[in-house]
Parts: sequence; C-alpha cells; structure tokens
Amino acid sequence: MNFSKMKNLSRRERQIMELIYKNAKMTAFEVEEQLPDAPSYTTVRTLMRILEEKGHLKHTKSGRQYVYEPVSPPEKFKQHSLQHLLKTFFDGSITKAVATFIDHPDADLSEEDLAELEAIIKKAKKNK
Amino acid sequence: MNFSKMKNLSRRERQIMELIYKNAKMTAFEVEEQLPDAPSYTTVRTLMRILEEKGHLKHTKSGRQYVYEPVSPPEKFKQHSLQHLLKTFFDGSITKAVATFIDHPDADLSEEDLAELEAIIKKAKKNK
DNA sequence: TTTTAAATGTTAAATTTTTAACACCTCTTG
DNA sequence: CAAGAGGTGTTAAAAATTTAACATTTAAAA
Repeated sequence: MNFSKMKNLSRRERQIMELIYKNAKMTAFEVEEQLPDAPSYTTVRTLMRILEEKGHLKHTKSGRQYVYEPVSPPEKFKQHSLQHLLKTFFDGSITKAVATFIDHPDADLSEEDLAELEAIIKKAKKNK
Repeated sequence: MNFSKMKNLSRRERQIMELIYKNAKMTAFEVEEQLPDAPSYTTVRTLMRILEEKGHLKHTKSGRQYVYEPVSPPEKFKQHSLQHLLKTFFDGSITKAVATFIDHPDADLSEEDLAELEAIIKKAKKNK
C-alpha cells in the first residue's frame, strides 16, 4: 500500500478506513452502525466499493455478505499513522508524545502501565 | 474549540490546519509553499478564509499580510489528536504505541531518548 | 501625494464527494 | 423449487469541496 495515497482520502473514506483498521474486518452494515452521522446503508456500501476500487479495501464473501478488510496490514498503517502524528505535532519524538500524554489530566496511567512502559524501555536499552 | 467539528474538515482544510498547528503561525504564502500538491495561491487564501469563518483560524495583520494562527491552542489540539490516534489504533494505550514505535525498524531511539523516557516515567510514578 | 506592487475580497465554474433510488442477484426457507 | 428477504451493482442527482479569475483595497515607495 502506498500511504501517500491515503492522504487523498475524503472525509467519509477516512472515517471508514479508520473503523476498518480498528476492527480488522467489517461488513457494510457494521460500518454503518459505527459511522458518525451515518448516511444510508446504500451510501456506505457505495463508499466501500469505491475504497475497494482504489485499492484500499478487499472483500471476501460470507454467506451473501461482503466482509471487507484493509489491503495493507493494520500494523503498517498504525505505524504510519503514529509516525505521521509524531512528525506533525511532536517533532517526530515519541518521548515528547509520552510527556504530553502523561501531562494530560485525564490520562492517569496506572502503576501497571508505568511498570510496563519501564519494562519496554529496559528491553530497548538491552537491544542497543 | 469544539474538536468534534474538526472531524468535519475537508481534506484540504485538514492539511492546512495540520500545517498551521505545526508551525504555529503562517501566512497564506507559507502555507502554499508547504501544502502537498499545492493549488494556486488564490485557492489557499480562500480556504484559509473559510477556516476562519468556521472558527478554526484567526488572523492578525503584519504589514499588509494576514498572519493566521489556530483559535484553539496547539497544545489542546495535539492532546486531542494523540488521544484520537491512541483510541483508534492502540486501544487508547500509550504503552502499546510506544511498543509499536520501538519495534519499528526505522525508529532507532538513541540512548538519550531512552534515558529521557525513563526519567519521565519515574517522575510520573512519584506523582502517584 | 500619486503610483503601483502586493495584498485581500467576491464570485462562480469545475470537480469531487456524498447521497440514495432503483435494478438485479442470491441465499434461505416454506 | 418458488418466493421473498436480504444482500450487491448501477446510475445519477445533490451537496460540498476545490479551484481560480477578476475586482478591490492597502501599504510602501517614488
């Protein structure tokens, strides 16, 4: 998947792609349920067909339903989205992002979370 | 600023808002320079005027130029974007995001970065 | 102060996105 | 196996976005 293409997604297309990346596999019906200010079912189907034409989605059949999933693996897209966010708002620094996150009043990381974070960092240090 | 409004930005509007959040203050000319597949200068100005009408941007005058900046403070928008990304792709967990980041082959955090991250976490632990 | 270069404002055409009506196909079930 | 419920495909109208031409204003310089 060419991620630069992704930037050219329209609002609805982006909303749908985000949903599908989040849920891995979805029918048009499920997408409609979760889409904010959802348009009609027919509309959602059309959009998903367009996304397939553009090469972002593919589908398999389950009974008479189409089940859609992303063409490129979610992991890659997640990576890419994270990088984009870091670059756009945090000078590309995950450290800055973490700092911002922790500063947020609602964040409230549990001790387990903090311990896990520490463990991840220790591991990364070792691999150096 | 009502962030739910931000989701209704069109592609171009979003591109412009991201640029301005990144750079804090920009003229239409600067935006045009940095916009991918930039349209004409006139077009960029129109879009920025629309964004102002919608309440996302405000401007001050510098000589005869308009200098635009976001209405809502960048910090809030960064927070919000980060939260949105975490919720969409990482089950809302900053820990998962960090793990993903570190796993990325190109990430390559320096020892200083790792040390800094550790420091941040230690500090968060203390504040518990 | 006049001129003019360089901005912004107005308006509208072109394009893309969004929407949905309607036609058609296909599993399921009576 | 006939029929209908529940899917998808086709097409096109409506709305929004994107674009830019042209008019107007304004600040700086001659």
